[in-house]
Amino acid sequence: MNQSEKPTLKSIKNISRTDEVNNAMRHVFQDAQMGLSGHRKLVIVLKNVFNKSVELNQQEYFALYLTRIINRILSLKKGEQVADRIAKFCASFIRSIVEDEIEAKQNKESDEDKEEDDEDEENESPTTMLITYLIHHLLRGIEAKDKTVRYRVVQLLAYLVRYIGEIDNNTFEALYSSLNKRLNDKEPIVRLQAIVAISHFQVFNFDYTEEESPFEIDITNASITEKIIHSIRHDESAEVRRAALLNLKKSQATIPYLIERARDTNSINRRLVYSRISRELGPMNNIDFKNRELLLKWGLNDREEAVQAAATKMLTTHWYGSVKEDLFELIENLHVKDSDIAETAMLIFFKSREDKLSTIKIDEAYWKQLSIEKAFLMRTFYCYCQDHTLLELVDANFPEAVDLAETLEKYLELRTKFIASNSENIKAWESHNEKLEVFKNQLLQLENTMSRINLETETHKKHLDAADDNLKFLQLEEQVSELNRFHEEQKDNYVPFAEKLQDLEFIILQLLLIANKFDYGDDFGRRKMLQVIRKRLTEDKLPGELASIALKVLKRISLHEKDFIAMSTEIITDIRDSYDNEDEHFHSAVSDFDDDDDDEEEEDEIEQDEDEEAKQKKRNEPKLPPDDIVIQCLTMSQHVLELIEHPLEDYTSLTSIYSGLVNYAINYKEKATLHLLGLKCLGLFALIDRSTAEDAVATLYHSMRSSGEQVRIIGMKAVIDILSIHGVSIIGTNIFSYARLFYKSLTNYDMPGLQCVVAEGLCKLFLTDIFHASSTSNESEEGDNQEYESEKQLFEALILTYFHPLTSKNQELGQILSFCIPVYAFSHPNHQARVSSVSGDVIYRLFSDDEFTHHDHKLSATSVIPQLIFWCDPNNLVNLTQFEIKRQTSHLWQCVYLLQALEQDTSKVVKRAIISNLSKLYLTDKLESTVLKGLAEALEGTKQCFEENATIPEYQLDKLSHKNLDNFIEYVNETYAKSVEREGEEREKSNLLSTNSILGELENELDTQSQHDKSETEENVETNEEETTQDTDKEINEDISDNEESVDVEMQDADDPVDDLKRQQLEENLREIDEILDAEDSVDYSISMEE
Amino acid sequence: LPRLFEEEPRYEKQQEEVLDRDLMAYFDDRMRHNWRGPEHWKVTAFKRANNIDQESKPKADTQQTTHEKKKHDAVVVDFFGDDVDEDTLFEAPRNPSTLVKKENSGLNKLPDDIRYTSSRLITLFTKQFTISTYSVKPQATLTDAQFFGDA
DNA sequence: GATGTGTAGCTGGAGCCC
DNA sequence: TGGATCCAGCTACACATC
Repeated sequence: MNQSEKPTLKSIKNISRTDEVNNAMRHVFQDAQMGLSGHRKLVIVLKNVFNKSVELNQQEYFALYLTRIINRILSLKKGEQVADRIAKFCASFIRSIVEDEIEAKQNKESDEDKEEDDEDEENESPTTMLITYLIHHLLRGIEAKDKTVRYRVVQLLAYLVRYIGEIDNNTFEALYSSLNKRLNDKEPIVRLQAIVAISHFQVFNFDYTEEESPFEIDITNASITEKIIHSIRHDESAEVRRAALLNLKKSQATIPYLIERARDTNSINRRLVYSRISRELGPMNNIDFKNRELLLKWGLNDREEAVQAAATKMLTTHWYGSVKEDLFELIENLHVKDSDIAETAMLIFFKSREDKLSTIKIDEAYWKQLSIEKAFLMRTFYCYCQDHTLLELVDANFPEAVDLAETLEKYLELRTKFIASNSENIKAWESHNEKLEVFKNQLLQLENTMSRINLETETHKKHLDAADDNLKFLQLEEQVSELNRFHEEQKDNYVPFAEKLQDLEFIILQLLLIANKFDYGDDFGRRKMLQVIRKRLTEDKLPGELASIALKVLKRISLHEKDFIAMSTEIITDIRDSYDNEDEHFHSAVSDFDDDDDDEEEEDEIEQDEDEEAKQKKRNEPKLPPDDIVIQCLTMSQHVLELIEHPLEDYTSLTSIYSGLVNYAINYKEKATLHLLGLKCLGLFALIDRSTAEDAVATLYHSMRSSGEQVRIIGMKAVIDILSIHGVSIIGTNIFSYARLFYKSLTNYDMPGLQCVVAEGLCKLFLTDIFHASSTSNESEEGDNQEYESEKQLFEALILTYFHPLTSKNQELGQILSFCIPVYAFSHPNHQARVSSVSGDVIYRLFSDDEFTHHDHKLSATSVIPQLIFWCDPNNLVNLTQFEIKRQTSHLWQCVYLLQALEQDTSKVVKRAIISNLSKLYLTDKLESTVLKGLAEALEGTKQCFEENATIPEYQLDKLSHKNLDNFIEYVNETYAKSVEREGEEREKSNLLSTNSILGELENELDTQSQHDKSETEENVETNEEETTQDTDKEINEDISDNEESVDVEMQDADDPVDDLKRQQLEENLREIDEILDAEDSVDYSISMEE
Repeated sequence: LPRLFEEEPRYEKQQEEVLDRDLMAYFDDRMRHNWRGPEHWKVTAFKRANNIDQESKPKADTQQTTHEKKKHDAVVVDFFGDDVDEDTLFEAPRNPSTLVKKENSGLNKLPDDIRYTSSRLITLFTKQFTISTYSVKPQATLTDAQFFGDA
């Protein structure tokens, strides 16, 4: 046989020398690399060669040649088809000889039954010898320098480990520990193959509880699973985690880790959980409720449509199928009473299985005997039909209004009776609840005290010993465990009762939700419903959620808002009156508080007299109504106020009751529920009445300053809502104090919840132009400017908070700002201009101010700058035509501010990042040539600045940055030239011949104008009233952040509509650019340019 | 949607809604990604904003050449050639620790998603009530390109 | 000077759908 | 099978570190 002859089964028979074996093998592999289709035949050929070598007792040569052949593919990179085919071919070959051996053994065993047993058990078979040889060979390369070699080695091992049943323990141990090490390989492709290889060991049995382990290292099934679980969770490569996800054994023990991947950062992995893993896990009942709930919550809400679709399919096809398409069983498994996602799941089910809608039948028998599942199906089905105007289905399935009202009444009555017959349990619950209240009170007081201590420490720089309070916290912890014991202790009595009560209330809730969407075509039904709701709201002491929905129903069926208010007032009065007989004081107490109103109004100064407060409390003490009644009334009031849409006019009944209750509650700072409810109602009340609002903001301001996070959150929400409704004028001249409060709250990383509220709130105020609506206010010029400065600093603080290193610890805050900032920027050119105006300061401070730079995990300039640029990109603006977009100046102005940051003492990294991002600025030849010229000149100035400072390392640019800067300058120059040309053409076309003379006049005028007002975009032309000088700016420029004075390089937006002073505007702009850049050396930057 | 064809922006009086329905849907869609905060922000629709290297490349041509290249590049191993030197192939790195990745303690999980929406942005905190805008300015609407393009 | 790290822009592969 | 999409790896370069 020579090299050119391919081996045939016949020719193999004639092989007698090892070089012939070698030659035959080379031929086989030469062919095997070409494609998978010939592998079956080639395996047979190779097997024959192998058997021949065994026959010649030269099997070790066969093994040697095989390893030499394999060596040739070990350096072929991932994705190289040839290598993959050879690896697969090797696997097929090994599998084939292993199978042959097993078969031979079985035949032998059956023969042995007849004859005596042989002795060759001890001897290694040729197959095992080959596999062992191969493994040892490959293990030599498992720690090779070349990552491709390691990859191919582990890949081959991953194929081989499926057939290694017979190898000796030492070899296995070496293999196992080597593969284990590769789980931590630097290269993801190696780790991935290691996972695949190790996964095969899961099917082996390493149970050595009875006998001694033959291995010196720890090899158990548990340790193998543990390693895969470690990779599924901690490996940073998505593909490695994917391999672990797909290969981890599916069992009850591993389910939590599989489910956890439904939140993997990689969307393919998330999708796989729903499309493949969930199927492998079998019927939905194999997964416990908690994990099912997580799967649905994550999947149905996923940001990626593909993941959502896979989750929907899992629910509507796989899970639905696993309960034999029984909708009630599906709902039962959703545990609707305790589920947060069941409703969404149901609505998605209806939407994607519209074919099943017609099979839902709700008849009289159905809704007369409701279970929680039936009630839930009925309600969600009703809502779905209503929302999708499937009126035929509504008509076919749902009762008349009067029947609905009667059913509702029936269940409400059932609830009342059930409670009445379980008075012991109710008592137990009430006493538990009282303890809970006491606990809440202590917690709130402690929180407030701590906050006050912090405030005092900060303001007076005193160090106060907080040890006492820490002790109190410890005591509270003990109470928590005591409170938690309640459910344990009441396992037999209260818990079953509570569950049954919850079931009933859940059914009632569903009925109320239907009633809230119901079409009350017939007046008889409407009146019946009205009667039921009014009666039950008054008499039944409904829990919060039921009361809230019931009031919504009441509003829906009332004639108009006034009617609704009258009815709810009456209900609340009745609740109060029902206790009049028991406690005469209550009524008079409320009257008293009415009288106190005047005192209250006088008290809106910053310093509240503590003694006076205490005295007042004392005065009220003996007339105390039971707290639970006041709380019930207040809760109802809160829900009513939440539903009122129109400003309060002459609803005096409302005023007398609510202001009494509210003031009463607010004064009880030591009673948590009461106090917090009072504050909420105060805020809500202020929304419908301006004069209440004026007092309320002051009260809320004081409460916030002296309290902990709970109170501050409620107060902040209320204040921001009040500003949203009544405008900034509601806080009068006090804007600075409030701005300071907002700023302090926004930057208080010890109160993450409060940060979120204030960040969101400020975004609302900016978006709606409630902040920065200064041009329409009637304040004095100075007041205007202070307002303007405060708002500007707040705005900059918002942007800085988004980028702040600590914000990564407050996920919610990051998410809120991720949404709100771009929406703000893209919603109006003025907004975009505002963002561009703070860009320079933001960059400077983020990368030079110690406040931001001393943290770990801070953002790089290369990630911050593109975001700022993206926010200011005119292409992202809504509301504009293409032509208008091309004429937007936001990027041009941003460019000026970026150049400014470039020329400052920023680091080299920052400078490079700025330069490399200049190409992303959207500057077109539709911009006025004058501004483009200004920019071109500014760029020349920048270039010059770099030349002048060439000796300073920070200003020594690398080649690429030089090129980028030059390219950008060239681009701006070209754009300028095109713009000049375009304007020339336009002038020719235009018959407005007087343009030049107007310009001339304006130029003269410009010289006499004051030097510091700036304006933005063609739409906004500054008026003379808004002019301010630099000096005035500085005088009134107090800094809300306690930092040094802020730099005043700022464009000022004006909201006046377009007029024909465009030319003036442009001249202004041009001058601005010069000024800003000239000013760099002389202006005293607030953002302290520490040397 | 007649609004799309109006040339002039509409100037609204005080107390108008901040964002209309279409716009809310548009923003909710656009903000679908980039919800995780600054460290995970990525440019998406940036290409359109980049006006400098806007010369459209002859795509078909380059595609064909890469396609051909791919086909021609197919490696064939010569199993009859000289044997590979095993010492070179299996050469160990000078510093074995370079093969080991640094331990990662993170869980590679997305944070809880608060699913912020534009409707929340224009609603009061304490009750279901839409905030109105205070300024006199054109009400925000979609541009034609946004509507027909990525919207 | 060798080596490792970080960045930008490009490209090709993986997983999916039709 | 092809198309669209996303992601990760590759390359080139600058710079830090040993």
